Amino acid sequence: MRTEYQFREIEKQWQSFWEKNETFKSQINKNKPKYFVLDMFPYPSGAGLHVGHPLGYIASDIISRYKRLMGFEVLHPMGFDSFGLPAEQYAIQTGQHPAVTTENNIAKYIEQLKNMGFSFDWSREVRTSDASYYKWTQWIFMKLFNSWYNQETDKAESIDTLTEILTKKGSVNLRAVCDEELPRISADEWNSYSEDEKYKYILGYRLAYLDDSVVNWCPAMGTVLANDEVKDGFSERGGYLVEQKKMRQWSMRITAYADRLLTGLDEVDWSDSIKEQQRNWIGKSIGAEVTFDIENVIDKKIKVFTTRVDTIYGVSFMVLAPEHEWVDSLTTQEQKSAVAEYVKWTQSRSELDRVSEVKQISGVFTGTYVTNPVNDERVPLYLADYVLAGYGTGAVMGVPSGDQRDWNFATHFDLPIIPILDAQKGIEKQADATKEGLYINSGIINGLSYKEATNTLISWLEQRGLGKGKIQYRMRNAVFSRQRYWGEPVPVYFKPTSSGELLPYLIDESDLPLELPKIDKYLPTETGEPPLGRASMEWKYKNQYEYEWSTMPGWAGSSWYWYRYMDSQNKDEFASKESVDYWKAVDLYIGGSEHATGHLLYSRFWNKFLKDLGLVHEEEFAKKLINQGMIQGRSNFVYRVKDSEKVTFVSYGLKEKYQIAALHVDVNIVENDILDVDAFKKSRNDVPDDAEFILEGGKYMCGWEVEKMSKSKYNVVNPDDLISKYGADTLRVYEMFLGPLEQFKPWNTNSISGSHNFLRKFWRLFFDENTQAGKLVDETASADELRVLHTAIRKVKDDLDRFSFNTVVSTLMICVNDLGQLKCHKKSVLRDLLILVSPYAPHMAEELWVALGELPGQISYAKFPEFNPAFLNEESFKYPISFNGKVKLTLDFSSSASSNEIESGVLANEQVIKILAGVSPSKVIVVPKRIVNIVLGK
RNA sequence: GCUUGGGUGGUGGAACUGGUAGACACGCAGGACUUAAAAUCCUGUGAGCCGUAACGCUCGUGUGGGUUCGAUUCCCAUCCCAAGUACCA
Repeated sequence: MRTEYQFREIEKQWQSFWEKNETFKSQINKNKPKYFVLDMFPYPSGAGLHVGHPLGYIASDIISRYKRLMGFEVLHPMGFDSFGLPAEQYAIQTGQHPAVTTENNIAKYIEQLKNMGFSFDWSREVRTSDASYYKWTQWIFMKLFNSWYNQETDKAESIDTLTEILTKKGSVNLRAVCDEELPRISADEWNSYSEDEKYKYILGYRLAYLDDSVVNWCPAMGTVLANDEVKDGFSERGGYLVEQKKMRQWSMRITAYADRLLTGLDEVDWSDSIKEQQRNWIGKSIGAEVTFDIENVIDKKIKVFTTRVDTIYGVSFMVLAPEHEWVDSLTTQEQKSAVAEYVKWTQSRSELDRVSEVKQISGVFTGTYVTNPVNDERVPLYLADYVLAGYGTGAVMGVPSGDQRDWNFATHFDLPIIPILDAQKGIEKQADATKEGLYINSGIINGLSYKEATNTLISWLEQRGLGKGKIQYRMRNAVFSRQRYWGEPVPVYFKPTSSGELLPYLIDESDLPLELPKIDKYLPTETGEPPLGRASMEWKYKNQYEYEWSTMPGWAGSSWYWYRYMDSQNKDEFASKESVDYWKAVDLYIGGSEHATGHLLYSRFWNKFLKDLGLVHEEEFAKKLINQGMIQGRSNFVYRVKDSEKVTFVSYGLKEKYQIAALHVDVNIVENDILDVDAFKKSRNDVPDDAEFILEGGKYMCGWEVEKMSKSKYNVVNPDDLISKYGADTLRVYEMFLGPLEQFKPWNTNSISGSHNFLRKFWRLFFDENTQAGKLVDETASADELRVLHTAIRKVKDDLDRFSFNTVVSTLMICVNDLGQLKCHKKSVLRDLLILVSPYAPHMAEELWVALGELPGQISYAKFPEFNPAFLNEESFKYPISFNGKVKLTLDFSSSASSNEIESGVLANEQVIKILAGVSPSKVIVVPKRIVNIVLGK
């Protein structure tokens, strides 16, 4: 047993103890309630972990350990989201197989994670790039391919139920989510179809489907990207230009779940900001679709979507997106050249121009008129790039009096601005989007209010087949193909129909997993096909059919991984029924907020799908989500004096007197903003030995600034360095002590000594630091000691229950300080306190646990001490006595004293009488166990 | 522009349903121990004022109002910072 706090040996020893004894292995235990604590698993990058990464893991580990102490069977696993771009790019450069890079990086991650003393059940580790894992990702894909969304039952169903319906009733009245251009057919038509025709028709209903869609194509990376991977027209990773391109791609019909994804947000305990981001992403708009006739055109009608159908009498123009497919056919002869020029101009503008350009009004008249269905007014048809082809119908009705963009457009092109509500004001200066007042100039809705008008119009339009109420979503179906190598192969092959058309078929389930083939290079083929095309000579299904060459996107493997943790070794199922029945879903999920509209949305989608299939229990996969705030870098600077003969640096506080240039300096040679001058000289070639340093108070003080943590700013702090200097326990305590978990904060190593001192102080309650003698005694605890202990027990429990990790540390510090004051070395007190400390400093806790004479390793499953209010000594309360809200003194009163007793007691007090100086108070307010306020005057 | 957070000492932060603002920690200053240093321990530390001192007074949670016996907390307005998002009809 150690009597000195040699943290490195202690930590190493217990880490291997835990590993050897599988201390944190969890299993289905029906005698205990379960608790599933999940971290967002990392992508194992080559750079390893920096000090910001473990923040969330520390928090989740503390909760895991706390829940074990509370008697829960805790599932706390870790794994790796190991398919991804960096490994592939490295492969392109070096030829090394991404699997090798990935393997190496994972090994490094595991070592770093184990070094932190996390209580992961490593036997459940998953890696999305392992065939044994992605077999089930592919399996879920197959389920999606074999399912359609029945809006009648509001869930996904097997394709079999669809064929049954088609055979009996056709699709005329079918309420299903499907391709928009898919024709409605009768049962007779369906039954007259050939097998190939039937198969092809059904492709339009599958939840995983092939489609020619406009996608975000990134030429630099040679792949398509999902909407959430594109930011302002550039790829999120790499920052390459992204363009719109029509391509045949796999997609996921996530829009089928739009409404459930929206309503489900109400039942999860996630931050408002994440929920709001998802709501905006889904972008539900309730409105109406209205059909406009086109003058002199019979075979086409223009549909618009509007959220303000009530403003339809104010329409003075109509606008089509320049990319709209009818642009050519709807342009008159006279306008042909003007329109062509405008379309060309909009196309020529790169995404960059579109984004950076100040909003300016542009557009062109097509020469064509449409007819407003409510009043048969002739309305000119324009093109303008403020209308987006990808949203709604790609056409908009222009109501200048009620919409600012329409107003701008109308003013620019000198189109009429028709007032429609008597409450609209100043519409000659700007649009007024009010819904107040009564309608004017508005035919059948004149004199009605907003609500009445909307309903009246929609039913009027519906009766005449001119429109209908409609709900529009901003969210698009999710493109699921990536033209990359390092991802899950799509378990699909292509077989020609009798007419020679290639249709996609699933491979046989028994052929799963469909493993990644070996290829010579990780680049697209010479003909521009995805890298997997390089394997096409020998890589064929049943030696004859071409496989799908694109792979799945990064989010595929991460959209269901929490289920695999439940039963990670299972070869026959994605997870056994028994394990899903027991663990059900995630109780606490901790991770960054950057996944708000990516991973977190897709995961909810897949989870709902799996629930529809009856494979899982919960509609939402994570009840509680905490987003840990990003840890920013804190850079240090030195100030070089310009134009000095010798190389000279001036300390921060004196820099104003000189012409200086600020230079980043490695934060690892700076402590409390004091520069280690010798280390600085050594670390830089451009600083000669005789360089001069102008000091203040004998020290060189550095300046500082908050920036992103990055190598180029010399502000990266490696957890391994801190662990070797202070120990993992100190680092864990310190990261939690830094502030609220969810807050963004700069990393600052300055005050880590405080956390280290706290642990050492705690250690000294057990051992004398100088003599190494044990201090523990068996005496019974005093009332004071019990009061101190139980104050801490209550606060630690309360704070952990509301995930207030930083205040727990303060509480523990106060408790240790107080027990130190009381010179308490009593085993019974320290044993309870040790359990409170153990989630934060598990290694030290194990070591001291043994010192108490307990069994090694048992503290992880000890019982969290029970709070006993009797020890809190609440017979009396110190009342602050305030005068008009200003506290002047405190007085002790018995806890059982009534308000009246307290009031008379206060007024009889000498000091109070003195302060009152003869003035009688107008009122005395006594708040039991809080405060007394004496009101003067008024 | 919109959405969601946030603004408290020299610094990180605390104050849970309105009830002693600044817990805890860093830093700083002073002291004890020591030949010395480290370590440890003790004291002080929001700003200003009065005074020899004890004591006491005033101001103070971005800013300006309001509600209240009482506001960091609730309401209105306004400024600033961060994140997300946008010609979404």
